[in-house]
Amino acid sequence: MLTGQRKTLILDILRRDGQVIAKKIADDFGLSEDTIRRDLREMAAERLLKRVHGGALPLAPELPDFSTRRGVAPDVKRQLGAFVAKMVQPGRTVFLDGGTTTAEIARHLPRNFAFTVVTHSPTIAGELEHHPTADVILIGGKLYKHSMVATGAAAMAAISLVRPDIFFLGVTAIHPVHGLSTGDFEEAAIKRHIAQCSAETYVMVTQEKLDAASPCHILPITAVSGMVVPPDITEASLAPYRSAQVPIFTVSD
Amino acid sequence: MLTGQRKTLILDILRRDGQVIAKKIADDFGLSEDTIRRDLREMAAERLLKRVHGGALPLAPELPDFSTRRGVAPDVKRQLGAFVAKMVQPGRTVFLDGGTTTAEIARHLPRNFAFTVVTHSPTIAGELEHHPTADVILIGGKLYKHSMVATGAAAMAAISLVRPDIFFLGVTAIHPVHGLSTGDFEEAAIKRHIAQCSAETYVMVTQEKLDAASPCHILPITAVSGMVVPPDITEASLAPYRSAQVPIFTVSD
DNA sequence: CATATTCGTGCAAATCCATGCATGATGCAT
DNA sequence: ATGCATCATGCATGGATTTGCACGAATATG
Repeated sequence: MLTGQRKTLILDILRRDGQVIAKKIADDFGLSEDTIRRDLREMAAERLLKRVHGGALPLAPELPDFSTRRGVAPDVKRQLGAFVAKMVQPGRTVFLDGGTTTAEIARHLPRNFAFTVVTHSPTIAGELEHHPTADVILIGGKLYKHSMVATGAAAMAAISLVRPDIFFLGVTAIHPVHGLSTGDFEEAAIKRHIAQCSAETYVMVTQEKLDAASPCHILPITAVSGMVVPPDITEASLAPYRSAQVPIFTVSD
Repeated sequence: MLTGQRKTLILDILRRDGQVIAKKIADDFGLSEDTIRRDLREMAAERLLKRVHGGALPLAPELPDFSTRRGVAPDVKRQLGAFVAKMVQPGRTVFLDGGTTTAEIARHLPRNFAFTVVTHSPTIAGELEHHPTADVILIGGKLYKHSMVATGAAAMAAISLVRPDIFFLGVTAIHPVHGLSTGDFEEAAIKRHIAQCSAETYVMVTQEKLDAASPCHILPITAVSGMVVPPDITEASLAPYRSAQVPIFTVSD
């Protein structure tokens, strides 16, 4: 196994589990702990993770979690959510992906008419607890705790049974060459499947997605009907998608 | 378990419960109290919390959140949850019903070994977001917002596919003559079905259930393996169940 | 004031880590 | 082809960290 490949896998595990245990990784990879420790030492020097006794942790695990818990959504995200929520029309069925951006959509959904929301995220379902008119369909499955969405065969099967009009898709990163991507293979498969079952798919874009690190698991951008972007985004970042003829909707008030 | 990870979890619990009890944390994590005390000492030095005799408190307790939590989960319910959570053993599969009492179970589940939690409540699933070792299976379906559980044919079908070892059942009322009951017909059907799929079913009882108004939709008490009651409950209230030979477990420390 | 927890310190055992060195594979120049 | 340098890897050793236990002191509770 190549060193670089190993480091990539270690970062994947770190993102997935929120921690890396040297002994366990060494066992999983069939290598000595020394090798893993050397990797961790180098990766700590590259500011990719923080070494601790017994393994390693992400550099700043608390920050995103903390802001999520506090419900502190940046203004841009809130603005985006409010704009996108207006796209929902009476009687329609919308599929809300998991994530903080789509949570903002849930918070801004119209309350003066009825529609149906489908989601595989218990967090999103919780946001809609007090919504007066929305019917909520919860997709079940094995819970992937990192992003709090149901996954696996059960989720795939349940998704197959709905035909949403609109799917509001959240992604981890958007890359000029590789396009849309997310951090987990299973999650990507689910997102692709939801997009296939939905009549239309819109991607929520924020600047941080464009600044994100290298992509991992790809979602074909051909599957999307459009991208929704905040007004402050740079035109240069969007050029690849304009050339790919993806409709782009800019948030306005 | 990594030290950093443990500290993060302690902070999570602190934010969630508004307090940390050293003895309880040590028990949940399967570590000695000394280790937890050392953690608390270090975290106090880092200005992450305030140490007090018996555990720790947040630096700036958030009054509304704290009082809300206290109102929702009185000490009796918390005690009941902690007691019942200890019934979970390594590798087992438990089904957690929706409701505030079962939420207390979720909050007190052991954190030092692996097991599986099945639930049809997104709220319960949310409680387990930061649990380090529990696999969570989410049952999907049409969301019944009043009690925040998935219902309907989809939920019934999904439940049929699991065989939990223990089902922790929450009810709305317990009546001397009519037995267990809940406020919604559909909900009752779901509960009955979960009980049928589970090897054992335990009912969580609090005084308010016994004081509740007339029952509505009946769950046969023959389906339960036992009732778990707090110590302050009156013996007279339990008489009908004693005569029905339902095993009764009284909460103790 | 009496009793039961809880706390802090010291100590021993277990675990984990850093360093140095040996081995084998690979690449490159001769 | 041969020799040398470089690199990745595993092993051994001594040191550092963590953890649990014991015991006396401190604190809460009635």
